[in-house]
Amino acid sequence: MRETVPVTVSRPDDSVGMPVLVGPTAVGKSSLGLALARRLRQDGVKAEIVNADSMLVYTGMDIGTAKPSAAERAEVPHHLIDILDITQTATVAQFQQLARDAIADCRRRSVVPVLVGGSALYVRAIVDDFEFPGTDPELRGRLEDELALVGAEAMHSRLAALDPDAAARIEPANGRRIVRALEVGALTGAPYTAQLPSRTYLLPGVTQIGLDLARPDLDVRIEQRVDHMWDEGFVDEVRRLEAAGLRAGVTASRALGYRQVLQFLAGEISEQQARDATVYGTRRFARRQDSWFRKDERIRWLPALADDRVERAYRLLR
RNA sequence: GGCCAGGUAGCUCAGUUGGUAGCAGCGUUCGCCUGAAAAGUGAAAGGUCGCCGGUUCGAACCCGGCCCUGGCCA
Repeated sequence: MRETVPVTVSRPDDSVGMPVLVGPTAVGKSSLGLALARRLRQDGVKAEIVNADSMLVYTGMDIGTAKPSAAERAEVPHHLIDILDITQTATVAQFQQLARDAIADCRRRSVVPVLVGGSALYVRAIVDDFEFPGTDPELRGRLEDELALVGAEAMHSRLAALDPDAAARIEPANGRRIVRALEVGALTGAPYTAQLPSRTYLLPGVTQIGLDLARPDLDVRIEQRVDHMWDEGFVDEVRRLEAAGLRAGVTASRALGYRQVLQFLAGEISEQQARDATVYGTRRFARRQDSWFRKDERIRWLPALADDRVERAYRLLR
């Protein structure tokens, strides 16, 4: 007996919109993205991955970022991976532009973009109505020098005099945000009112799918991932990147694992301590991601280990 | 067996001429977050101070005994 299988008709991509996969690190976003792209292909819909992870952009940072393999990238095109040198500084605003360009490019070609994100702010900046005031490297540099000189508390007092509201919303010890508030103030002449915008999609057809995993299970996976990194030669990778100027990279040198191994290579901590600190740091990071994503009521959650997660994710797109 | 050092928060440790233990670091929990976001940052929970006895108004701190750990000597 053969059941009648409907002939697969190539459907316009906009019936699927744009899947956005979110969730803490090590839950399996990348592999779900790949599986989803394959599943869509079965229906005659072309799909490509758009990365929304702040560290996959760096060329050479492979093992420590669990970057998709060459084979995977050959099978399904990936955007925004290996686009920066480790010495370059990545920024949200720049990434927002690149990602939106990549998405528009996919749509122009009738390809479904599958956004796979680990950096919550990046995802929101891409998908939501989100605008960044400008920046000025020279001014920023001066403010950062000042911060290093006088300390966060003093900078905070300065901000309090100029912009009391902003100062009230920023912790006195949070030098980074204080500097930015002062920068925006000087640049725009207006108070730094910047707050996270409401959760309103700017891009059409977005379906956010979150992968959910119980803490203890997630912690085990993180530990396994770090062990695996070490087995794969992570320390050597960092050593090579160090020679290529990793320490000079403002963003890249602070990536989880890389920072810790750099400390080990500098003789500040033992290799074991570097490994442990990477596990702890990744755990904390996962928790931060969690608290960020959990607040977004638009996300449809799926159990990360469900056997039928691909099919369920696929169904959420209709 | 003798000598020395040490047993204080989950871990590493600080502490006092005896007066309710430390804004400690790491971890844990919860939160904040607009151009470095795998970044930055806030708060909270956690301890019968190895055990038993003694001295004292009062002991984690003094005395005695015991147990455990590390080192040195035999």
